[in-house]
Amino acid sequence: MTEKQSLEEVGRSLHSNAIHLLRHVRTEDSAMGIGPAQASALSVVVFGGPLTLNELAEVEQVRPPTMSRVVEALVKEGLVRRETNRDDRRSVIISPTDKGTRILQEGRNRRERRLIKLLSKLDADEIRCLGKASRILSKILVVEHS
Amino acid sequence: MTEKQSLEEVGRSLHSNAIHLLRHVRTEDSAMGIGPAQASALSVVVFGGPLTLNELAEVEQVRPPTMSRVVEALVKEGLVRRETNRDDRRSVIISPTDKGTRILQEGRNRRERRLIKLLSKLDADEIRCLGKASRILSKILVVEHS
DNA sequence: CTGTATACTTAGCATAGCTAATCATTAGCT
DNA sequence: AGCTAATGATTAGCTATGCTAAGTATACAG
Repeated sequence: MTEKQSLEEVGRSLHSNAIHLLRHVRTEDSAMGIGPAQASALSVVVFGGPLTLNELAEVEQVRPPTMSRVVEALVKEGLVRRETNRDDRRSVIISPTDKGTRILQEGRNRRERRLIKLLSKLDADEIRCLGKASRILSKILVVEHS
Repeated sequence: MTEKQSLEEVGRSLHSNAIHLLRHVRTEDSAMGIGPAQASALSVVVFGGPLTLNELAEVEQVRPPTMSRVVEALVKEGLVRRETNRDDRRSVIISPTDKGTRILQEGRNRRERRLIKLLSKLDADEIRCLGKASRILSKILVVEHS
């Protein structure tokens, strides 16, 4: 019972912290000159290699029409390329341009610097604790390929 | 140097985990019948007691016109009340209705159940670690009243 | 070769973010 | 008191991002 209580508390607290953490770093997003959906999609394209629009939509958990428009904007800004797949001419392959890769890295760095500035208020023990917790979270969150 | 490296890793990892965590629980939001901005604002009104529109906008880190419209929608749906402040008739006080409080609790519970389902894959030690990390994060994130 | 399924796009709607401009009220200064 | 500046909220209008429904083009199945 105590354990279940604790589980709920931890869940509630993690939830709240995740919201606040993202709000905090998101202030740096505007410096990238693109919206959050574009930034997130670009990130997947840069780090997740070339992939189709449907795959990208699935990773980003949005519907294909939404992703189609986001990609449209990224193409217009020269951050990704959109080419028809030679093996299946119905589908398109999205890949990052050099500019897209550069822009993303810069934005990512800004976000991380922002976060690091916050984290630097903590002592080494606390950082270690966060690191350990982060690895635990990765185990159950990032996988999700079931 | 090792410490700084670790700081960056932890920052990057936390950032990524926060994104994935919120994506995960956000799937439950639609069940509440209101959008994410409305849900988040309602949460503040319910748990943060009556407060003015400007205060609400600040907590939610959006501009007053944005919050004005969000509140407008919540009022229309009968989830919050909007009354002019007697002490300063320029400002308005937002407070939750019974319906708003109920709706929010239900949605919150759904999100948390979702999160708890994920967390229950972990053992007691790991949960404790997450709890500790969460308290550390709260210290540096939720405060921000400087 | 005809019909169905798949991948994407287009069209149209709702929510949510912003700035600029407006209105009402309060506060401050002589 | 009375004028002016500051403050709290709203309105108007733009952009971005989410959705569903419907359309187009290609692939596949018989």
